Amino acid sequence: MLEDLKERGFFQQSTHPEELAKRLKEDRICCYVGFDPTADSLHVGHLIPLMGLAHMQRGGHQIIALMGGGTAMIGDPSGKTEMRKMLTEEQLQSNIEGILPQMERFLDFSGDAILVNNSEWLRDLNYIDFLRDIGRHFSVNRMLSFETYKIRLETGLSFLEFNYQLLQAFDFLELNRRYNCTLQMGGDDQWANIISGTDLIRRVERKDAFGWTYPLLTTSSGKKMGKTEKGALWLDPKRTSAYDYFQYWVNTEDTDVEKFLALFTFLPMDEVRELGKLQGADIRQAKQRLAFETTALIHGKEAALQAQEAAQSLFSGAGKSDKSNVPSTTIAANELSEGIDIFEIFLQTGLCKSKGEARRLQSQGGVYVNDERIDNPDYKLGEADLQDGEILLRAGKKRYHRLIIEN
RNA sequence: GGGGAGAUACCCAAGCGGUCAACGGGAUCAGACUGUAAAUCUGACGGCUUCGCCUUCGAAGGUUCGAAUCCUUCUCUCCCCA
Repeated sequence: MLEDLKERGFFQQSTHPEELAKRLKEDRICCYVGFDPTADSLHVGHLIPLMGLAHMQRGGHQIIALMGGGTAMIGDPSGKTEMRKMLTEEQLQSNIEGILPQMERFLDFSGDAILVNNSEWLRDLNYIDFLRDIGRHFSVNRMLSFETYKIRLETGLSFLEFNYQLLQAFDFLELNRRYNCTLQMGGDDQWANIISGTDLIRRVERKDAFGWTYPLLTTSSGKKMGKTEKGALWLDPKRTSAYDYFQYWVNTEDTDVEKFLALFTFLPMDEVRELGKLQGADIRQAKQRLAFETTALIHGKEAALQAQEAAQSLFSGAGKSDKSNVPSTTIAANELSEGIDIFEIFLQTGLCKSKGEARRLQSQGGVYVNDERIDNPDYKLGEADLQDGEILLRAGKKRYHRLIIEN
């Protein structure tokens, strides 16, 4: 189990490596990952923990997905530059409702898998009791020495956030008591929080507890994973369409393809390695596979197929012309007959954030209508531009948008 | 509570009375080259009815022909002492 996941790239570091490996091999253990509901959708950054948990479940272990409804009220300062804005309980609740169905695409809660919200035990904690029972096990000296707080010790760390670590450690203890959970996993930025949990269990319960972190991913060129020009890449199709999601993965850097296939798909490693062997322009096949598999995981096979077809019809010129999944905007026919300002429409469709930007784009040669470059700033879209009842706009090399005309 | 430092565009960071829409770097975007890749080179990077105009330098006032730059008050942040 541990070996498999190491091979797929899910391993950064762990506590008690030998003992943990032995346990995972010989026993069925219970492990957990926590997710703080800070938005109403998960994003690409959550994929590794989700996949990690999913692999554990498929490997036969019991899993717990912990919703951080309680901890999200505090905000984890680990590795953060500044304090998160405070969320209300209503917001947290609606965030959780948005996230749950997304988790269910990866995890199967029909068996003995557990889904709990830590507000269940954090909400009504008694402060004095908590300090006496839990707080006494924490050394401030030690906490201050953690790397994760380094930035914040320079820019400011409030007492509120400083408590986060105790709460997360307490979560682990609570899950250990309730469900005999013995392993906590998470991103490597959670290392400090995780070991404080294992230490707490070992100290208070005198029982074994383990921690395991996943690597924090950056692309080969050092960019943060899942960041696009528009911000994070979300799993919710309302925030990031299946088409955009698909495109993100197709545009993976060559050197990352094999790594990503291992991490973000369930393809057997043999197949991953085969795909990773492809060279030169053939690597695109591997990218197509990667994009298809990841999109299908989240949006379903059907949507993945549509996204793929849409992309192919745009990028490989001829062939299938099913563009139905390319982002589109509908406008009235009479608007078109009056002529639509080219900058205006780029602004409306979201291809540009302002007319100034559209102007700039054009002066740099990035404005296209039906794949023809438009150099005239006074250009008006008219009926002459219609092709099969629609007009295809393009900004730069690969941002497409369809205009659908409606009577 | 006392003393000190600081708040500049997406981020970092210059500027310290006019030549500032504001140096520089990063991020981002476009063009060339390619394979819807990377690297590289070039250009752009507040808004607009774009050879010009408008709104920005924590907030509000004030001094001045003229302020991001000087003064006053306020808000927030960091550091040192308690």
